[in-house]
Amino acid sequence: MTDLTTEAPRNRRELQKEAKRSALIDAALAVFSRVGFAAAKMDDVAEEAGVSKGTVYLYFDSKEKLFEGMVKAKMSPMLDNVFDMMSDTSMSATERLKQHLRFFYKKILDSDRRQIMRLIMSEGPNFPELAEFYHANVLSRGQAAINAIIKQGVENGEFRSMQGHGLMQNIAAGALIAGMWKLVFDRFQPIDLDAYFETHVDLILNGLRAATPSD
Amino acid sequence: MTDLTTEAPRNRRELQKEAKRSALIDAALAVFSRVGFAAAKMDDVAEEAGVSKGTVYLYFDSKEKLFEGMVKAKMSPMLDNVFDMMSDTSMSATERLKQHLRFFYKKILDSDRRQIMRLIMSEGPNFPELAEFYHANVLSRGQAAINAIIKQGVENGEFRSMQGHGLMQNIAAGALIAGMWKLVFDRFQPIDLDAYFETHVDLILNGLRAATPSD
DNA sequence: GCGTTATAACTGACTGGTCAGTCATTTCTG
DNA sequence: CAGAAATGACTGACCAGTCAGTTATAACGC
Repeated sequence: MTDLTTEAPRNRRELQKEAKRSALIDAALAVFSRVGFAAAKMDDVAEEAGVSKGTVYLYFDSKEKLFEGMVKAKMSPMLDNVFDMMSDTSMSATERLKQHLRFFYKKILDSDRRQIMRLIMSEGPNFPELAEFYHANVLSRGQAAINAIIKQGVENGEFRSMQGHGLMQNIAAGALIAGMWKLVFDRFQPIDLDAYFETHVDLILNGLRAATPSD
Repeated sequence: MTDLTTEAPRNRRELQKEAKRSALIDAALAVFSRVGFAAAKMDDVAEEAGVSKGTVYLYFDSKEKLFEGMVKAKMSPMLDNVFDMMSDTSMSATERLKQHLRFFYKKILDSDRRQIMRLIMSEGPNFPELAEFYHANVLSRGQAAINAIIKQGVENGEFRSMQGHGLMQNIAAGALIAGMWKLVFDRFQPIDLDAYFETHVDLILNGLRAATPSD
């Protein structure tokens, strides 16, 4: 029962190392979310993770690398899920789109992952490599998924045909803005994500729907 | 013709002072846009404005005050315009909404003002006073304007009745995301604001439209 | 098991560079 | 020439990144 599997960490050391890396990533997200990249102090990240500053540099070469590593680590678990949902064509396009959006609200907006969204917007221009990663791995995939659903919907007759430039952005926009709002303006005018979600889906689906006199 | 009017600057000194203040504000916008608040250097703002650092402090007490002053100065000219457009009820609600959105695309998204939008999102949580100002002066007004249009449209029979929570955010979302996209992802996947605008308006108006069998 | 040694992981004081804000001096302008 | 405006060298605080020294864990010999 020793090293039949090469993937999993084997001894106490490796376990602790993995735990510490994950603690550092959580701490980094917390600190970067709180003050942004430039104002974040490595000392604070270290303290939040319960280690000394030197240790942070054993896991990440620099502040930039920590930031990039954190974003990638926090996003990776999402990526597979999206793929799974793309292929199921047994549902109606309407239902699929709704499910996609619901997934987005639950998994991203209603968790600390929405902070990452904001960080990408804030720091993206200064981290081209990260913006590209995000575009290639998150946005392109979302785009592909939504396009596939739209295509099915148009063929079905559920949706009218729109060859619109930026259709995906327009469909997802409401969700992104909800996340932003929660982070920036919620204290002045709170929004209820569930109710907001209903409005969003209602508006978008009606906007896409083919004219049906009987409805 | 000396001091009949108290508003306008009178002599060379006052004119220069005003010009310098405005140059500083432009410089501040440029530098903050480029690197964000924390990483911006007062020396760079001074250089960009063609003055020495000491001069910056003759006009603004601190970096924070410069930032806040810049945002307010850049936003103020917008605010009156919005009010003007609210009251004209001679057009159809559809037309009014379209015009409102067009105004937004032209005046905000397609100018350096979209940088301010991004700065509010990035720095808002660290500048509560500014977020509140923006909410009270920009968002609340936009919300009032859109609600008024929706109301007219529903009474007209142009729009179906939606009592949706977050309707305004959902209607404006597409435009905000377009601005963000241009700033962050345009180099990887450019968007054409005009074509995007068409999609946005099409989707939203159709989403709001009351069911009309004859259309 | 138990002591010994090797090595991996961790620490935190320190360094070098950076930058917001100041102020004594100089340069404009009425 | 008086006083307002502008300058830029300077200061003190701050912080990313380093590294000599310490501690924890594994490996080995018995």
